[in-house]
Formats: sequence, structure tokens, C-alpha cells
Amino acid sequence: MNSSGSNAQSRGKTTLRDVAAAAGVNVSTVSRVIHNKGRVGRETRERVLEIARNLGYQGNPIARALKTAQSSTILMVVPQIENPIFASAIISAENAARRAGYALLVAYDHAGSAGQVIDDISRSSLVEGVIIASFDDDDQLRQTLAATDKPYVVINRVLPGESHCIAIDTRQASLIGVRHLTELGHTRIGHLAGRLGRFNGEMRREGWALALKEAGIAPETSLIAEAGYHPERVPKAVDALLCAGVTAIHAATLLTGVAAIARLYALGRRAPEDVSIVTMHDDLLARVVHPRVTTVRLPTVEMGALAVSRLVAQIKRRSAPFDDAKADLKDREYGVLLLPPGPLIRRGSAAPFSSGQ
Amino acid sequence: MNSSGSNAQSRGKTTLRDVAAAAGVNVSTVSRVIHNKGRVGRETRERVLEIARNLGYQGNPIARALKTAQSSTILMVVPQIENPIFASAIISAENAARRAGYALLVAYDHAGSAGQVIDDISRSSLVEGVIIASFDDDDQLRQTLAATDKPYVVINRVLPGESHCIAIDTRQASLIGVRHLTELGHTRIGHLAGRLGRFNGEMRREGWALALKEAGIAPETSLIAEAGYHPERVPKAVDALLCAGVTAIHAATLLTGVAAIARLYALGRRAPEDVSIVTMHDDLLARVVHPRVTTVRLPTVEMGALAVSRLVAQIKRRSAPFDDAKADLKDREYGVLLLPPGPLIRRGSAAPFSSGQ
DNA sequence: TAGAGTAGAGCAAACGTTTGCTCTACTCTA
DNA sequence: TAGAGTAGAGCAAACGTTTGCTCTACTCTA
Repeated sequence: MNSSGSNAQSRGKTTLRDVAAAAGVNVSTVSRVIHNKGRVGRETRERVLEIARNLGYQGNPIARALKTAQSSTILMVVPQIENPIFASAIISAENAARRAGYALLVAYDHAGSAGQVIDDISRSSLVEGVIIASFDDDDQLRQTLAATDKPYVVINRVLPGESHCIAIDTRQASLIGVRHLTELGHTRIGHLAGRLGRFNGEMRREGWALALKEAGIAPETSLIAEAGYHPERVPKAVDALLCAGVTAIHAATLLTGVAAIARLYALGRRAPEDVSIVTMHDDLLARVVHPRVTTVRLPTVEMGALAVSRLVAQIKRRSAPFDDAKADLKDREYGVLLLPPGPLIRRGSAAPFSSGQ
Repeated sequence: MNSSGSNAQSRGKTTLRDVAAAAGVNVSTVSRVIHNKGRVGRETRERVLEIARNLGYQGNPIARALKTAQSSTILMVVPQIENPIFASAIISAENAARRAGYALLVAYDHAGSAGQVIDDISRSSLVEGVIIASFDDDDQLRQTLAATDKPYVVINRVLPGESHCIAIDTRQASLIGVRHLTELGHTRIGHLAGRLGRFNGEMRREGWALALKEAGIAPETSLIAEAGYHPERVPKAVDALLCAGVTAIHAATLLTGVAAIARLYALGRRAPEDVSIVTMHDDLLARVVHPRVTTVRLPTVEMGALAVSRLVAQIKRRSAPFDDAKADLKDREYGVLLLPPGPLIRRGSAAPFSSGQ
């Protein structure tokens, strides 16, 4: 009478029915025991629990998902780009998701093709919500968003008019970095820009200009050279800045900052002796090169975790349509969130201005 | 009569029943049309197809999974380590999985806790198979593997006695890299080792020793310094090698190779003028530093893709128990696969030995 | 032309849960 | 002690599919 698992063996898994049979109760009772729902006697509860344990019952998330329409799975769409920011965001999102009882599906949005993303999102109705970390331009992204009826959170950028966004205040990060340079006495500070005209590129440029103005320096356009996010474009951009007579360079990303240092060395110049470099985002990369990179910490881990918690809040609220007691939830899930960066991490790539430069 | 979607609206999704009703056929017919199964008339097929399209029918993977016991989802477990090898393996695995009709779930195995991994694997019976990219030691990994009844593939290492492994022949990669150094005239070539005693560390060390012997040089142990995979340990290891009088260093990983270059510069020496550096794996990182790193390409993308295809083959074969016609499948899915590395990518970090060194 | 064969479709059960409802047997209160 | 209330459990439908089986109405062949 003990091992009534014959039925379960057909698929190799212990089922609710198996433990119900073994415990001599109805499956509904077992279900209630497992999920602590409804009233069930103490004695029954304990017996069921023990039998479930003995039989190794694990539940079938698929069946549960079908019944409850909750798959406990979220999707994260990431550009197929070797950007360390995304790596850490994925890791932290996965951690946060798992803690919240969700599994994380990843999809790489190669070539920024929003169409593919839409497909991914809608094809899998097994996904309850989506985190989008995309470099797409506004129109593509808006279109993608409009095509999904699922909760979503956009990270790493702010889309005007869209409230489910979590980004890092990179304007502030630029400000902190460039301010460090002005405080070191530099007055000719170049900006190795990201993609100008796009959110992240503009934020960084603005921060640079702000810090300069703060120090009474005019942010001349000759001090800006765009390299986007491709290290290949860095050498030319750095050369242009050197032509403009900079003694310090503020790089929009860690990767281009490192590439800028490399360009300096390739030219026979050195950082920070000849040119100081400051950038943003901290990562193994910043500590593995010479000189180690002075940078502003970016809360990428926090961004990933917050994206999950906001998404989960949306999902939960959707399934519990209206509940006054939870009205304050609204505050936590709505509104653009701009995470403050910092602090500045002083390492070897930035030094005081010296008249010899 | 057109929009009979009222039933579907309850959950917001068009269902098989909806299109069946709209087409005036049985749901089973619609199902067969969608999946090209069974015999259905041309006219009926076309009508159903059009209605399905108009109604935006997308199918419910959850219901399908429940019925067929196939979730079309695979899990990839990756160590929570900022190693560029894993990033590219994940990306290519995701691509391959999507092409094969599978979604990829990722889980980060922080601190190499195999127990956590086991949990992840078994808790979600919604996963059909697992790709494990782990740094765990043999015993932990074996235990993890024994605890799952799902198909799996281990990547990035070979576990003795375990046939579902895909790894890169890093011994060969070491051989290629070190041979390059001997051909450049170097005779005192240090090995900046990974974790000795573990699969990947030993493979690399063996390759280094092999290349040395090939050139008639004795692989003295004083020429080996272990840094593991932590750049923090590199400076001390590099110093030891310099003490041993090396003119070239073969680094076990790209990251430690880059860190070695940085250490050289920190000491006022230069690569390749004072010391040549060769490593393995190509990545943005290798092109973003100065000097650009001479390295041996590692087929990480291929490894990710092959892991998926082998895993899918296993899954397919499991659901179709025995089929003579597919006996050859066996060849493709069994046996340790050791992927050949290469080619050598000559960049700036290795130069001919000069008597001045 | 009768009988066999087959193409095309429907019926209904099943996958493993969850949950509203009902039923039974108590335990109270008046 | 009778009636109301409630704790504890079971019943059964449903989530959206898939698929073996059956049924019908043809189209052949002999």
C-alpha cells in the first residue's frame, strides 16, 4: 500500500494524485496543504506533508501555470553587445527573479531588430512580463512596447512619455567624473562621446558640459568627439581631442575609456602623465588594465534588481485588480526611476594637471 | 458572427476553441492544421489557417507543454563569474536554442554551490534539459548530475567517465600559443597558470610543457606561476616569473593575460619590448588594450551552439525511444567532444626575442 | 453494383493542477 | 435540546491543448 506510484511512473513524476491516494485524501486537499490555502486539519496537514516529502512531490509548474495563468517566468531582452553593463544587470536580475519565485528567460536582440523582439515576446505567452534593455531608437522601442499586452520595464534608458523606465543618471555620473578632472586642475577636458542624439549619449554629454560650466569653462564643441560604443572608433576620436589640446578626457563608457588609454600608449603618450582619463562604470576591466581606471560607479546591479521588483509588482497588481490596501504599491511601480550613480573610484588614470602637459 | 472572441476575452488570448468556432470545425481539426498532423482537406486547411491568422491565434505553449510533456525550454547554468568565455557561450546558445524552437533559461551558480543548481534543475520540471558550464570540482558536479533525470550537457570541461561533455582543446590552444613564442626565438617562457589540478588548468599547463619540449626546452616548474582566474593574483605571479628570468609569458586566460600586461607597465616594463605575452580566447577586451593582445581563438560560440544541438538531440531521442533510422543520431550526441582551437591571432603583445631583453 | 478501402472530420479523454461549491459532522449558544 | 454556525474535507469543472479512436461519405476495384 505504500508505493502507489505506479500511475506516476508513466511520466516519472510524483503527482498530486499520487500523494492524495497515498494519504487517502482528495487531491484538492493536498493542493490546499501544499499552498497553505483553505482550512485543513492539523493532523491531515502533517500527514499529507510527510507523504509528499517521502514521495518526493515537487509539483508541476506547467499544470499550475495553465490553471492559474501564471507562469512565474519573465523575459529579459538584451542587446547582443559585449557591454559589461548588461552582464551585471542580467546576473542581478536573475538573482532577484529567483528570489521572487520567477525564472528568467533571456533573449538577445541582435542587430536591434525590434521585430524579432516582438516575436519573442508575444510568441511565448509563457512569459508574464518583459524587461527590455535596448539600444533601439525611440520609434522602434515604442512600437515594440505597443505590440505587447504584457507588463514591461525598460531599463538603461528613459523613453519620453513612458513611465515604466529605470535608468541610471549618467548625466550625474558624467558630472561627477568631469568635476573630478576640474578639481584636479584640468581646464581642457575632452568628451569622448557615446551616441549623440540618443538618450544615453546626450545625458553624458550634458553632464560633461554642466561640470565644465560649473568650473567656468566653456564646453566648446571642438572638445567633443563621438565614438559611439565601438572601441574601433576610439583612436580617431582620441586623436581629434588631442588635436584640440586636451589634457584630460572624459569617456562615455568604460570600454571606450580603456580604448582611449590604449590609443594614448600606441601614440607613445601615457595616462595619466600626459592625459588623464575618467570614465564611468566599474568592472573587472577597470582593474585589469594599466593604469587602473578612475571611474564613477554605476548602479547596474541595483538597476537589474529594481527592474525585476517593479515588474513583479506590476504583474501582481494585474492579477489582483483593485485593492485599496495596496494603493501605495502604485508608487513603487510607476514613474521613471533615475538611479543616482557614484561614488567616484579614484584609481590610476587621472592625475593633477601639471604645467608640463 | 465574425468576432466570436467573447470566450477568449476572458483571458485576452485567442484560443484553439475560438478559431474552431469561427471556422465551424472541431478544435482537433484546428490543432491538426496548425501542426500539419493528420489528414485534413485542402479547403478546410486554408480556411482554418486564414481564420487563425485573422484572429491572431498564437497557441498556448503552456497547455501544449502540459499535454505533450515538452516545454521546449532548456536551462543553462553558468558560474557567476565575469569571464568573457561564458558571455559568448550564452549568446550563441540562446541563438541556437531559439532556432531549434527552444527558449533558454539562465541560472547563475553563485559560489559554485552545486546544491543550488540541483534545486534549480529539479524544481522546475518545466525544463527539458540542462547545459552546465561549471567550475565545480569533479565530485560536486557528479553529484549534481546524478541528481537530475533530465538530459544534460556539460560544457567547458571534461569530466572523466562522463560522455556528455563539450570542451575546447585548451591544451592545443596552449601549444599553439607557446609554439608561437618559441618560433619567435624565446627560450625562457613562463606559464601564468589557471587552477592547477583542475581540468582546464592542467590542460593549459600540459600544452605549454608540450610546446616547450617540442622546442627542446625543459619545462621547469620555476617557470609556472598560478594565478587561477582572478586578476588580483596576477601581479604576484608575474613578479615570480620575472624573477625566473622569463622573456615571454603564456597566460592561461585573456583576462590574466591582460592583467599581466598591466603588471608589466606598472613595473615600468613594456610588452612586447621587454616581455612578450600570448594568451587564449579572442574578445573585445583583446583589442581594446595596449598593446592589442596576441591570442589563440577559442571556439566558444561553437561550443554554445553545439551544446544546444546535442542537448536537443538527446531530448528528441528520449521522446522517440527507439528508431533504427535514427541510430546514427547516437554518434552525434554521444562522446566527449573536444573542439579544436585556433587560429593564432597575431597582434601586438608578442615580438621576436632580442638579445637585449 | 457490392464491398473494401480511405480521406476527412468529430468525439472525448487526458495532461496535473486550482478553486468555487457542497456536504457532513461537529461545537457552540440560547 | 434544538438550531445556527463552522471546521474540515470532497466533488467536479476548468485551464488549452493533443491524439487515439470512431464515424461518415466518398472512391475505387473486381
